[in-house]
Amino acid sequence: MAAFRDPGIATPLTVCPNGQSSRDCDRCRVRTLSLCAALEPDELSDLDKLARTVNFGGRDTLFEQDEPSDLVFNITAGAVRLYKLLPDGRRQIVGFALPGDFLGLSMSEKNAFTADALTPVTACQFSRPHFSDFLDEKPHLLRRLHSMASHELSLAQDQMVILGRRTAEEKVVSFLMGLRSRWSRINGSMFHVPLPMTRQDIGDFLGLTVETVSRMLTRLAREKAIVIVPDGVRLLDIPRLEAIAAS
Amino acid sequence: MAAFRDPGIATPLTVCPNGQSSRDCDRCRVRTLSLCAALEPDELSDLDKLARTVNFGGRDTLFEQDEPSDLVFNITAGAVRLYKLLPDGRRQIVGFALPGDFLGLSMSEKNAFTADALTPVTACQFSRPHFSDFLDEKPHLLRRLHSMASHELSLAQDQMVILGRRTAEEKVVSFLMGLRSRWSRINGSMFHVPLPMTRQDIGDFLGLTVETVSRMLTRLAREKAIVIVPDGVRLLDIPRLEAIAAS
DNA sequence: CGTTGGGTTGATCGACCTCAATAAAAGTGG
DNA sequence: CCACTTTTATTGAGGTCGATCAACCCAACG
Repeated sequence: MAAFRDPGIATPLTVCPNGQSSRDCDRCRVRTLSLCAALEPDELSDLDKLARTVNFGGRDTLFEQDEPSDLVFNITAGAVRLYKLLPDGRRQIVGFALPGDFLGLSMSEKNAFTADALTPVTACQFSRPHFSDFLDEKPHLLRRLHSMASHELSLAQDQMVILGRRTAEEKVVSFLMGLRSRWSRINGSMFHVPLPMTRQDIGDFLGLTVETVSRMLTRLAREKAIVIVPDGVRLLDIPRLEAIAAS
Repeated sequence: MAAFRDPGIATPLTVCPNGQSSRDCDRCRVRTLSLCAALEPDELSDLDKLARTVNFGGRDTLFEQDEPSDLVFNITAGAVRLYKLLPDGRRQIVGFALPGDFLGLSMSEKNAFTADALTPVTACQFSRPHFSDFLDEKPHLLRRLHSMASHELSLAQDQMVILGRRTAEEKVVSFLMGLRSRWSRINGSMFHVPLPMTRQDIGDFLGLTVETVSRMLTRLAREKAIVIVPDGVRLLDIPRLEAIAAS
């Protein structure tokens, strides 16, 4: 996982502002993928004035379940895991946020889940009230936000199918294929799938144990459908993987 | 389930308009729960002009997965099941729509799931383009829609926890408690939980088989936590049920 | 009536979990 | 740089929860 952990960028446990110095929307590699794509240049610069570039080190918490949600984030680099905990410690990961993803769609008072960094993360941070005011002035930004929320809802429903009706092998393959299509929007690569999360995280996302995830991955590797590489997997037999994922 | 199936109101398989005659927003029992609550009286009457009251008989299809989504619905009576099918026939129910619920939050070209009536259903139906145009003129309606979508997303994430990390008993109890709180907003009753869906439907919602659902319900009944009544259950030992659902 | 769809119950099976050991990798401090 | 600990991943053996398979009940209905 060396590629994802850079101690040089590690930060304190809470928000660590880097100042406005390092942000430049024009050069932002995920601008066209993110919420900002809905904005005209002048609007973008208005929104930019509200933003603050923040960095998080691996394992840092962006925000915590049940706490007041007074910040929203647009992730520009790194990966974030989003999860809910049951009182007895069982954990369900409800999603992974990648560059271009927006955290704070929910419009509710309290955070529905905890978000913490899997790798060093860079994000544009907004105060929710300021962001909300800005939203009031830009109906098309609200439409874009709503369409992103709809998309999230659709992904959540797909995940419900995976959790409720798929076998362990299908779960793992669907996960890899889903992540592949998300990464390919970001870095274009079609075969290498970075896995910044642990096997435990994958298990907690798919409703499986670590051991089962590991067994399925090694089986897929033994059958030459994938190769396990440092920090991820390489997909070899895409047709076969698609067949498993589609069932 | 006799109470839910009234052959007298059964309709053809597709949309069966009853005309505007039977709609009266002022007397609508779910207006304050639904999307319409965001509107001023004059706006409501504008929206009303776009609406068409439609009735469906039990088992009728409102719309089908992967087909163009050119209609949206506001359910005013009855219950609807929303599900996705895998190619091999496995089914995942992603939700049940009750009076006050809005179908068509998704803003995508194709329906993400099939919706069919569990009981005779009445709904306000809108053409999506007309509804979308109306939305453009009323930003606060869009905000309301977005907040409903956020709520749906939150429910979907809760369901992910249930599907991924809960035992069969916890699943069934969480389901009953969740349905109870939704029904209580509609009809205020606190102990009787109508179950317009079959055991199979409950299983397909919770990622269980019919047999397991049946066994869990009879076990809860044997332990005097619930009573199974025609068309639903009556909750007896609420503290115990809450303890199971919370874990 | 016989039929059909839904529900319950029992016996058996198996996919995945649990527990345990080991290995490999990454951080820590000298 | 090397010892040391901690975290993560893999692999095996055995156990269990829920699935599967099968029988049966019951109400609705033509």
